[in-house]
Amino acid sequence: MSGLRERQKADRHRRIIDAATTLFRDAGYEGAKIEAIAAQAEVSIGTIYNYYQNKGDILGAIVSMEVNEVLNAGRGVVASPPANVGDALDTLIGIYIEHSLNYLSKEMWRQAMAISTQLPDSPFGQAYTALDRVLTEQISALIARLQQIGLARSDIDGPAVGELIFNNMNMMFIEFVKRDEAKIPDLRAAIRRQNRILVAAIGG
Amino acid sequence: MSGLRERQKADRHRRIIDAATTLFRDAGYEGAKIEAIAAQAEVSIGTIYNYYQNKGDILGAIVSMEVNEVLNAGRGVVASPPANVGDALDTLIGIYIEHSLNYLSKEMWRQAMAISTQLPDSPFGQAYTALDRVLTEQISALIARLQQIGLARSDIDGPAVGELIFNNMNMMFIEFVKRDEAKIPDLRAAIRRQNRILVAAIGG
DNA sequence: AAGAAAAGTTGAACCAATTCTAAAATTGAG
DNA sequence: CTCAATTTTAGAATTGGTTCAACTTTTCTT
Repeated sequence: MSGLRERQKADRHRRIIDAATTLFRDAGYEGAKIEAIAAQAEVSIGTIYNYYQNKGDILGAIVSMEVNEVLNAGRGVVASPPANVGDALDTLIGIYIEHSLNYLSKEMWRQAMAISTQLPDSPFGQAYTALDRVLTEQISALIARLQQIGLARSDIDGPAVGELIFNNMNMMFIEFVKRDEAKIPDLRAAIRRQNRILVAAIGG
Repeated sequence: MSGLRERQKADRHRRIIDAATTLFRDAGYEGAKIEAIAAQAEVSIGTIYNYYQNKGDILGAIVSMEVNEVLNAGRGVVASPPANVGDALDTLIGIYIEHSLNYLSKEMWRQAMAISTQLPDSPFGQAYTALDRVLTEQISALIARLQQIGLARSDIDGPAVGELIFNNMNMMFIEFVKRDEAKIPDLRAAIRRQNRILVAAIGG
């Protein structure tokens, strides 16, 4: 089934994503005109709209790749977590946050988040919501793992804690990308402080 | 100082907001064309842009009024809270959530939230961020009040708890407005379940 | 009360995303 | 190799938010 047509299709996809990634970073989301993306990817405007429903979905594809990478990186931590609740959470959250600006600028994050709330039923809107859920589940899985090992009390509501932690982190991350001058270490410190409450409640 | 010019200005402001409120609800945010808002408000397109920087700021003005009402309603709870931590939080959060759809549809909320992350430096973007902060402070104030009364342990980090509770609630609210079929009682129940962890940690 | 200055209003023009069309190119099957 | 199906292409048309230069209205000054 790997005919020429398939390969060319995949190639065009890649060229569009590459062009968009570059231009989004260089010129910003608004500044990256579809016409320019098409030119750089060496396809026509029509082709772009044949591959993606709208400009937001192009950004969506980029964001999804990034988040999936982060999810993968997180698996290791869940499998063999640091030996106390505080460090375990801090390590997992650290992975999420430290990776977050690898491929995406803050402006790209802002746009992506905006689109996902604005058009929750678009392909990207649904994908983004799904990614949030999977991230939440990964945190909950870590809590469950810690309960198994005996590092966390087993009488607490693990999923609820996972949701609290994710929702708080996510909201803090949103505020973080809204301010260009905000720094990653400060973000992590603030989240650590908030999580201390929960760590105390479940850790011992 | 209450010259003709002042009165006309105030009147035009009101007419624009009234027209926009109606049209946003009837036709949705995207469906409400600036041209239509201008026509209904009996001003020209240019005048609208003289009063508001962009379409989002019109919605922003409406949202701000709504949130300010909610903040006011919350003051009562902080002043004399119910006699245990769980009920106090539930009452305050209840006020926020139950008021939320009085004037604004879910679609309007989605747009407002999207705009506030997309354009954090626009007038509305800054106003929205400020409102979030004030809401957070109100929750923190409630916690502080409960500590004063002796209903909450005074050795816990009140502000951090306030942030956790607000951020979690806000994120849950975002997911709530993203799904048209989501119901308020379910939202409240889910938040209550999450908060139980915190209530247990600080309540006694 | 007249004239000038300040402030505000107007709508046509602009811009970029998106849609649409008809022609041209490419691929896979027979 | 040829044909039919699929895809791409260029470009024109559409659409709706936003801008801007010219025009009015209000206020101030004398």
